[in-house]
Amino acid sequence: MDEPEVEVDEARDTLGRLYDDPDERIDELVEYRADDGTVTRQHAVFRALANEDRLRLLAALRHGERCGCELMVILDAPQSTVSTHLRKLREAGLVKSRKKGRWTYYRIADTAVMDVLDLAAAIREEP
Amino acid sequence: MDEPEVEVDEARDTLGRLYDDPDERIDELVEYRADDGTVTRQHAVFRALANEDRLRLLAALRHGERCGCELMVILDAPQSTVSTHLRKLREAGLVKSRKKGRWTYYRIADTAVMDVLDLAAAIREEP
DNA sequence: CATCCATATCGAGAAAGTACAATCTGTAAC
DNA sequence: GTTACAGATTGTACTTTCTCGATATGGATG
Repeated sequence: MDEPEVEVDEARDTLGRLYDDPDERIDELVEYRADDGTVTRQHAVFRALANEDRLRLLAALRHGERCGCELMVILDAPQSTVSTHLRKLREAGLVKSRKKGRWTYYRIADTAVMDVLDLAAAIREEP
Repeated sequence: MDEPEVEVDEARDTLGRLYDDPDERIDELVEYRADDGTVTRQHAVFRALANEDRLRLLAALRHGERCGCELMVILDAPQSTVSTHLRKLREAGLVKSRKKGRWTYYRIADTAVMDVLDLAAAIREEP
């Protein structure tokens, strides 16, 4: 296991003025590095949520299951655009879909999704 | 108050095959459109969270307040890169900062931020 | 099996976001 | 006030994401 040390070296002299033993402190900080799997999963979720159209789709789906053509009305966007957004939401695990005949119905996959949306809306912008 | 109707018109004939009165249904769907302020706030938060480096910074800050030079070690990235990420997190209201002498210390702004991170990590990817 | 139709996918130009060297700013110590 | 230094900002090349027309796919119906 090799650790990249290029930028860490740049910071070492700065830490040397803050702490008696910079190397020990660096080892400690490296312990604080996040688990890769967790970061990857969070990143996938937040990337899917970082789009106003997709947030509007999720808001609409809180009222219950909807088919694609209904969601076109919600977004007032062309079919290919809506379909692409829904695919991203599905791939991120935020919505599930079921096919019935020619129609595809979408729904929110998990109540955790609504909780994330509510919490995000509650975080106040920096004044 | 004028409603854009370009794409809605494209969907009307489809809805006409699903419902007896497509226009009434469209009005109902338009009611489901999300509040603009809420979407804007969620979007700002999720945009700030949709980056692996910034997620790693937040993960490190869960262990407590850290100064910029310590966070360079966490990310193993140059100072300007780390500073830019921290600015975006601060502007989104996810972290707060305080200056002490030449150092700036960062901390997570609200426990809601940690809740959002935990919930996102718990959402399972589509199998 | 031909046709219609809801949805999915593809491809290319446009827009948004990112990385980082260079530079600027404000504080502290001399 | 000069120097040193932590951090912020800026400019620009680079990467990713978005949009949406065109086209493909697959179920339903005659």
